[in-house]
Amino acid sequence: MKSTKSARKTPAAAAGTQGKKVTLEMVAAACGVSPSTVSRILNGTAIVSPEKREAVDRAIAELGFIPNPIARGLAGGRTLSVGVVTQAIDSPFYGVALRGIEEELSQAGYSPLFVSGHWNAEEERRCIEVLRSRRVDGMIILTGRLSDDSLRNLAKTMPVVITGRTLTAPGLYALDFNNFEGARLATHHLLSLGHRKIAFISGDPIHPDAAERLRGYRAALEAAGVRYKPALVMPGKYFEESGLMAVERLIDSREPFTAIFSANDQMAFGAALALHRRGLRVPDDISLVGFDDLAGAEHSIPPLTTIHQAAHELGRLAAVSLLQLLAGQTPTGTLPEPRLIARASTRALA
Amino acid sequence: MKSTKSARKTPAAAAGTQGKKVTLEMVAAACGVSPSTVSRILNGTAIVSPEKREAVDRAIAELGFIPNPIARGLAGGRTLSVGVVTQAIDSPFYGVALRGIEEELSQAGYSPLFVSGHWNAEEERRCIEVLRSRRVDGMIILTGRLSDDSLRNLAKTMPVVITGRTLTAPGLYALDFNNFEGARLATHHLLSLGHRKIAFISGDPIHPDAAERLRGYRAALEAAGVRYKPALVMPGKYFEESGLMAVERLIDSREPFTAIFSANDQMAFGAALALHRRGLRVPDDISLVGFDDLAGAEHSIPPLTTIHQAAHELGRLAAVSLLQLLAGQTPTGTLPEPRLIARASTRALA
DNA sequence: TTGTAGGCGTTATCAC
DNA sequence: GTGATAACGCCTACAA
Repeated sequence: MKSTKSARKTPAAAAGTQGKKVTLEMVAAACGVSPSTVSRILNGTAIVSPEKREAVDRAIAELGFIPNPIARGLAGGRTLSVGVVTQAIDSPFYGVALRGIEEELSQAGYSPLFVSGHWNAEEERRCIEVLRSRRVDGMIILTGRLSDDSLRNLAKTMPVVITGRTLTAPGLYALDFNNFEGARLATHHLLSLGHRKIAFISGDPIHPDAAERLRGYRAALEAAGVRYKPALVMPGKYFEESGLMAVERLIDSREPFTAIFSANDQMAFGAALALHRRGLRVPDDISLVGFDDLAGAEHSIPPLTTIHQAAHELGRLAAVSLLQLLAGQTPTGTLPEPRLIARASTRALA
Repeated sequence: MKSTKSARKTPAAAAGTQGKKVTLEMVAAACGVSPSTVSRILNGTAIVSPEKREAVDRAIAELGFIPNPIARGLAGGRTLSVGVVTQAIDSPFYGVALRGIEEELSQAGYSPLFVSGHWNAEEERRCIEVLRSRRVDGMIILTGRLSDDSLRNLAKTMPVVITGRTLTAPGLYALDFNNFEGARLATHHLLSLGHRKIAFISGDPIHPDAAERLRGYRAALEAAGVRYKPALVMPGKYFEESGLMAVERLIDSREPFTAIFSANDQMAFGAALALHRRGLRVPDDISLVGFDDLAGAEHSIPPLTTIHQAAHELGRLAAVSLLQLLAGQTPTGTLPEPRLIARASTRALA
């Protein structure tokens, strides 16, 4: 497979595919111009004469030249890469967001650098150090545990997009989902179905969104004139197992309920299983509402009524916003409002 | 936040956190040695006198020096980053593998660069170009569509670990899961439960593992003296919806069956829903077995009997193997054998 | 408009 | 052992 004689037809493709090292300097030499000219053409940094431009373009194609981002990074300070701090790369919710980020970024010639903070501020800080040392041009942080101040400081260094909180600072753009409204919608849906004894499986209160969802639940209750009962609120941890255990505790407590609103889908799945084990049918005996609209919600049994959160859109928007920031523009995009997806896990109280 | 006077207690932490640019050269100057010496200490490239070493170590700590991987990459030819070609970053199965990769890599000081090929050879090739241009030190390719030859060629350029196929080549290590045996186990489980009319929802045959699973299904049938019936095999595409549709077609075909073996869990979830809609209970009326043991299998209703595939382990092993390749060693790790996880979706034929 | 020169932060190759 | 001195591949003043 050495590029012997047959390197005729498409030397470009051949070279590119084979990974021959073609440098900008070689391109310059090949068409008798200076390296700077080639660089300028590559970056559109200045106006060059059409003839040279064309000659260079051809040389680039023929030689199969690919600029070296490493060198570019060292010299120009830009690496065309952006850091993405997620919490767990295999999260069913954030995974979809990552995908959105990837799509948007790669389309713009940027590469994402994914790192996971595992819901741990210390680890997140380490992640950020890694990203910084890799000289990313900007960062997207998906709902981290970092303090607002840390973020503001980070934003002084480079453009930052943060999700899951409201925050204003120079060089920083925050994208927040209306968790309160989502939870209100979910609870209202159950109320409108005639349910009054609505249990709530909450998320870990250290998550800001978990707190908001609890607020939304309470607000809906209040608006409907239903008294808030702490005994109906079960703490969970956003994982299936905790939803399952929450329901077990709930049933064991003998506190009557006809519906459950789970602060996320994963816990709702666990809750459904717990109900199933106890011989309670969804929705016949108990109505169940989740939150997030994970990919699996549509095919769970029964299909889960839930609050749709546009994770994919979140990712895209975060990426686009960062790109705008990087281009010196001011992002203005906002997340779509929460929407109730009524499926088969809820029904009117008999 | 400029480092004014108060830069006392922990200048290191301060500098590190604030992102002040401390260069190797500054460290060298700080303790009166040459940059080369500092470099050598950093990389263990040569023996340096204990005194200097200590002085340098202290200076590094005090200044909060963090080596710049970009510059390192340019100079040394290594970037301490490895490319990971996955198919979809939000895949419930591969996501877990990515996590394993990330863990193992970051522990060794390497950063993964994730790119998605979306089951498309062309796109995969582009991904590889991107990774190559980013000068990754090696690549991990999760079950791609690339030809064996492409991979062999790639491996001539840099160390490569590939999963999902058997292949031997210099600089290349292949990690394959025993799909045949897994499918055989699943089918055998149903047979041992007394089932004879076992439907099979297959994956897309262009996936090599899908073909293997079909083979395993047939082998088990044959071993039990049960005739293979093409009418019981429904083509699927590895997604929930295709499992659902497969079951609908199956039922409509009026071909009798008492059990279903789905070539992956996602399709099994869809299948379960289809059965549910048709009023067929799992496992009372129909037994159902999946493949993969996704995170959701344990909490589906009913909990899904399936073949456990150690995705996390797959990721770790791939990473470790690449690290070994990078270190000039020869990897020897192999994936654990498939295991049947018997849960509640199967039961003996009445 | 285009070329020259210096530098980005390290590592590698030499001498000393 | 240790220190100069080149690269590494590109960008960006600055000069022409």
